[in-house]
Amino acid sequence: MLRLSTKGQYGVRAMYEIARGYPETPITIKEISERQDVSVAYLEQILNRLRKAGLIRSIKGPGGGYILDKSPENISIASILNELEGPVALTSCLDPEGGCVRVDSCVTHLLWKALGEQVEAFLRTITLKNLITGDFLKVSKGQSVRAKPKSQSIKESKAMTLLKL
Amino acid sequence: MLRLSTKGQYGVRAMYEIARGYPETPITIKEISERQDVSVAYLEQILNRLRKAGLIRSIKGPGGGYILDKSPENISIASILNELEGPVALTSCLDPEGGCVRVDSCVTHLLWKALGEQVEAFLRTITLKNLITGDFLKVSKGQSVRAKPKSQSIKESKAMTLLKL
DNA sequence: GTAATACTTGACAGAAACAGTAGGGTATTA
DNA sequence: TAATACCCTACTGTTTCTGTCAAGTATTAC
Ligand code: FES
Ligand code: FES
Repeated sequence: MLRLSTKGQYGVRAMYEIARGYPETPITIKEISERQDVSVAYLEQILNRLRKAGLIRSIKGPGGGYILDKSPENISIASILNELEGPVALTSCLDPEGGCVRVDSCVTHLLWKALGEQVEAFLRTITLKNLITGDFLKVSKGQSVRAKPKSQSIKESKAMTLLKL
Repeated sequence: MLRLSTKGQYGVRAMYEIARGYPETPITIKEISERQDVSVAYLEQILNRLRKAGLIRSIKGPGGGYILDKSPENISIASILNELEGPVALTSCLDPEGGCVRVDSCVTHLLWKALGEQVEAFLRTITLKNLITGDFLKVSKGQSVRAKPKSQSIKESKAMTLLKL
């Protein structure tokens, strides 16, 4: 249950490759395709949406490719998935579009809502920077990653709590 | 993204109705159908699987219906969804069946795994009892629900942590 | 200016999962 | 024996997913 689409998965993996070239080196679709085993045509579709969302910038012609439009620590996994799969909505009743007449009397509505918000909050705390350094995993062992958390927009505390299994 | 199937949703809502009759009063599919706005035929399919899983028991003939096979506080939302949608597996690589050759070199594998485990852990802490009393929501406001947690199989502490948004 | 590189865009199609219906069968009670 | 209520399998239309394809535009190198 709760399967992530391949678009979302590939999107994150592609963004990881692009992030590795930040801030100078553009990376081509072809390179991403080879490193991550995803077809060029499919990646085109995915990266296009991420570009329109303002997460990456493209450079045409020889020597071109894609580069991040922000620094890796300011791009969360949530922002990538949001663009490719829409916001977390465990039920159609919770969908921005959907809506439901039973909401008020529904016993499960708040449950799905709470869970969805937790998931989204978690994904907002993990950034491409974390993916590159891999430090988000060590947090679960009780180690402090940074002495001074710099970015305020993305909090690490939540990830630390959640990963403390 | 991360949509729950209607089978899962209806299943939980049906179990809620059955739980309300615990431990004495059997409830018929027809009653559940009316209260929760789900067709009888579809509910038959859903409840059948839950019965085979040992979550509920059925009584045939007039005056019959369904009753819980355990007490409401010992039936978690996770156990219901597991039966109707299978275990949480954000990617096919994480599926008990699936498998993946890239696992070791994959940058995202552990991320999806960690998130999936968090979701499942959360769902294991919410029970039908919580759904009936609605107390699982108040926890987020820092109130203690029970002085002495009785059941050990299902811990409330995790839900308390997670809901503290 | 021409060729090669690389991104851009929209349409399309096969496959799989989902959501639900249909119809007949079995057990129990009154 | 009639009515109630669960049991079981199959099937089907719809939607979503997972890509592919083909043609186009912009940039660079020579
Ligand atoms: S059925 Fe729509 S909110 Fe529960
Ligand atoms: S691609 Fe299978 S584990 Fe990441």
